[in-house]
Amino acid sequence: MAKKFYLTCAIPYVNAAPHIGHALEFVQGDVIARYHALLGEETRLLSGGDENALKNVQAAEKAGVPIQQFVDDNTQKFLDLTKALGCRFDVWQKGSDQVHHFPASQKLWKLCAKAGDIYQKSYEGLYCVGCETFYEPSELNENGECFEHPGKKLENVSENNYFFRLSKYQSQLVELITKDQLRVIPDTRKNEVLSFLKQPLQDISISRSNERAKNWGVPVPGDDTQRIYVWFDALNIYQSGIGFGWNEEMYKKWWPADVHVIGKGITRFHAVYWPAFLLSAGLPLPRAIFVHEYFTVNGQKMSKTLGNVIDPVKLIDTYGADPLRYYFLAKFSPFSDGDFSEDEFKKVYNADLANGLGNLVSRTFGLAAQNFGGKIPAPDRDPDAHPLRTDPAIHTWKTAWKDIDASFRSYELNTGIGSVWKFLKDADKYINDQKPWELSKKDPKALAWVLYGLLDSIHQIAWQIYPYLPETALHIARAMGSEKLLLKNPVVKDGWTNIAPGTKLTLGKPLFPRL
RNA sequence: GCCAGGGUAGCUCAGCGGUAGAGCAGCAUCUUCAUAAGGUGACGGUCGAGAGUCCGAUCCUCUCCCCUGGCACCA
Repeated sequence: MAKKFYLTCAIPYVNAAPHIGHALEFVQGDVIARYHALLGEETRLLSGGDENALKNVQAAEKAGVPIQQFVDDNTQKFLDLTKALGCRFDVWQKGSDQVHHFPASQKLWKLCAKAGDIYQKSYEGLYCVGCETFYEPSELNENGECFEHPGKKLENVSENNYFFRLSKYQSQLVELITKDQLRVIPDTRKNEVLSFLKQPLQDISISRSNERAKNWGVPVPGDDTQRIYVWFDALNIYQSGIGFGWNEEMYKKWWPADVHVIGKGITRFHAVYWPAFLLSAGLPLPRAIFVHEYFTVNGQKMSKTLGNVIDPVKLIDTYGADPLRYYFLAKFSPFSDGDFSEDEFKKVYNADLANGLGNLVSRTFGLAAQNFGGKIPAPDRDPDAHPLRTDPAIHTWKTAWKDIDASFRSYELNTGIGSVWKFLKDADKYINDQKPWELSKKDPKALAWVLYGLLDSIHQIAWQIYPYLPETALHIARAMGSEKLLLKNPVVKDGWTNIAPGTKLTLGKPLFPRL
């Protein structure tokens, strides 16, 4: 049986439309999933809607829409975005799904309760009636008022809630993370979590009164006056989406997650709270947590008040999904904040996609059209001896495969695809060096050899970029009559299939028209 | 304030003890198979500031300045 690979993207808050940061994370999750599929593994990629938070209720009220309809509409926008981006999510689990998610959420609760880790305690805090939220003194202005409602005094409110015994799992968590049994990637985030775990851990509140929750969310088992609080509930979507609490066989097949893809802002919930819940419930822990950084926009943080929120759907409509995917994946390190600018994006599009890949394919196909009737020529030697595979002075596509593989192990996603573009540059240079336009008159055999190697390389490039730029990869493969090959879960490291001489080449429209 | 990471060519970044590197942009030049695309070359940097260690520091140590993140029940 094929190895399985299960990964998740964070489930977005659905109180507003998706922005470009969501697009980045979806693409990162998708490319990892696609690469593992390419390795022949059975993969599953999940995300969904974080719908049970109080903020959704408030946002729905403000919009004057019934809450369920509000979250349904907003969640759909995120799902639409994933499709526009060419991301293949196998599961899209909604938090408000009473058939699958509610039982899962309650099951996790019951398991933790059975372990003796849930108890009742009175929670006391400063409550802003305007925001309907509790605040810490540090979150307030100098008058002790919240920033949304200055002049409004906060009330000291106490409420009976259920608490989770987080403190009990402190030392276990330190050990698991230190020994990389729960990998936190990259190291800076791992160290951050470990330093957080050096302080004494407080137990956390995991329920809210119906009143405060506005009767929205998953009811606490055995207590119909309380709802399960969002974090205890939301993280569990990673399990409820694959059968936890409603299809044990499916759940056993996929759980634990091989990696959770998340943004840096929610590291603690994933690296501390979530594994603690699972330890308490006696369930296996995720193997890794991949923490990516954020986009700034033209040097500034993205925010609604600044009005610089970028709509990814608009960009896709204008430029297509693959160019955006390329920009995200090749031009940013997942481990440092990157600045998104449309001008820079256009530069990259022209330099790397139009002048780079697009032009290489175009000139190679042009040579085949003019000299070999638009067909793949037959080489007079063993393809494995071709300089584009073996020349030590060339950054070959074989080298690129190694770099791609390494990049998915380290999660430095940009280095693998960067290596493909290094090869691409050398292929361009190879054409200039060989001067095929001269060979066509004096040495047709040599020309066939040169061109075969180039077409062979383009075929490999299509294979290599398939996880990153699926649409483009298929376009190239179709043009070379090898799209079935591409979809066939090839074994990438030790073997590959040579292209067949005589195959008709039909490129059609250019891959990336210049902007 | 404390802890961690970073400040290197116009832009994005690599290098981390031995006369500063890449890609992109700009400039020059060669070439024509190609999407006015491709190749080559030159230009371009007191490697955040100051002090110290060393024969020698972008790289080690100290101080300072600036940026980013974390410092919990906030999603």
